[in-house]
Amino acid sequence: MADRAAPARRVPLNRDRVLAAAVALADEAGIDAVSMRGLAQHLGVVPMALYKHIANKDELLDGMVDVVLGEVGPVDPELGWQDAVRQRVLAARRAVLRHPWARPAIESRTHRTPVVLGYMDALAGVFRRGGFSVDLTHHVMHALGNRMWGFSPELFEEAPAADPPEVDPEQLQAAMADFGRRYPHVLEIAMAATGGDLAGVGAGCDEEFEFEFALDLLLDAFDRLRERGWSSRRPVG
Amino acid sequence: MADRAAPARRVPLNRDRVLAAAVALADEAGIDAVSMRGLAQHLGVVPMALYKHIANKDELLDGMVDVVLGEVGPVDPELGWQDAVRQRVLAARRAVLRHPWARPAIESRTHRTPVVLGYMDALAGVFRRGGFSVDLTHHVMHALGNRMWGFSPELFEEAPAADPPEVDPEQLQAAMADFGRRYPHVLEIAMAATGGDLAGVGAGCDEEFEFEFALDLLLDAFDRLRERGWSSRRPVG
DNA sequence: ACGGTAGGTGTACGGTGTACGCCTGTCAAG
DNA sequence: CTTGACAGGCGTACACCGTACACCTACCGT
Repeated sequence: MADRAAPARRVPLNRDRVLAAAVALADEAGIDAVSMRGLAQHLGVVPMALYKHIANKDELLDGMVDVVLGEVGPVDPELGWQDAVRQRVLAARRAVLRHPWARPAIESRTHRTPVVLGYMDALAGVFRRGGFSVDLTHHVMHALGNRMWGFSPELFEEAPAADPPEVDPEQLQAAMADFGRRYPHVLEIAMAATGGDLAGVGAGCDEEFEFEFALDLLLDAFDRLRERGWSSRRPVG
Repeated sequence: MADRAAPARRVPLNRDRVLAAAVALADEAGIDAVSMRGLAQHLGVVPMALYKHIANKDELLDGMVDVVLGEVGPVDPELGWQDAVRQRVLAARRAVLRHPWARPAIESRTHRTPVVLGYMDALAGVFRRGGFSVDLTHHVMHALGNRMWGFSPELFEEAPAADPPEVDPEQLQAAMADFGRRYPHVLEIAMAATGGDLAGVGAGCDEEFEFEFALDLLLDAFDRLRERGWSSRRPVG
């Protein structure tokens, strides 16, 4: 009798619960922990059970991206196109930053799920309502590129090498000099970005600033094209 | 004696030959074919032999990217900064396009090899010589993002699904109508891009055009910032 | 002549995604 | 009340992956 109550009528899995668990697992243990086996264990289930709800791992990843994109709120219809795009993209950015695994995941995806298409459609709609021609909207979306998901590629590494390996200052000095000889421009940029504190190199750049810098550069450029009624006069093919 | 001549004094492997073989293999059989085992077989050697020349698979990938980047010629010192950047980036683009696997490979890399650093340094140098401040050069490089490697992310899929699965026109009509209801803006863009020939959807956009469109948009924007002596007035940290 | 070493070998381990078949609890129709 | 379909979880198995570790062998400088 005790052992009849025990099984507790476990609620059956379904696609949404699988995806939610995958997202949670990735959040807390990194995307590498999201293997079919790992996820199954996380759910207290055998690996093959997942395949009853998800075709394969690729679809799992697609679904996870969809979940993140689902966290992006709707566009505020009150805003002008420029603010609307900005708001939406920055909202996407916040969602992506909440899930550190999302950036590489989105980049690696190749299938356009309905959620992804919906997101792109909504964004295109903002441009269209803002007076952009179909043509210009098209190219402008391309120009945004991955920035429309709220991120731009990392040019310089992020992680500051968690274990700074205790080198003697003289060696470091020499290495730095050598670096400066090879990559003078990279060095001066690094110096400027860290305020001369080269020990802090690897602390990285202000990603938020860089992102908005490029975004606004593009939005301004878009605006000029729109104003002058720009159109690509190439053969329609 | 015949069997003493037979072994033919096989030339020992070295790092460069391994990398060249890896690139060749990826070119002809796709990046997935480049496993340590696959590559070893391609070289007529046992998998573990590769580790005498390469630390691990990650370093192999880094090395392959370096090879591709090595195909990009030097900057023409005669050109103005705008043309120089354009030329260099488009040269990188040609190199990347010669090796279809290179784009995702570059995106996935996180380590900055000397070759990569050298490439970035040269590009930064072009901006500096063109009158860009260190500060502006920094942000401008970020704004270029992956475009500095000659590619922008694919927004719409490339492959037109090699096997068009013979559906009856009525179904297709209905599906199309449904698509248009869900994603009206995406649809109109697709219509415009293919000249109304929706059967050709998936043929993709003119990637070359999109790339140069965005590149020139950015270069022009950069130019305006440079002219007006733009500077980020944020705390130097 | 000889010892060190560079470079190729063989085996083995722990991981991956997933195909295929089975078993069981639920529920609707007879 | 019985029955049978079926949804959903289970177990086994396969092919493949990256790579640690020990070994063997042919060369080269001393």
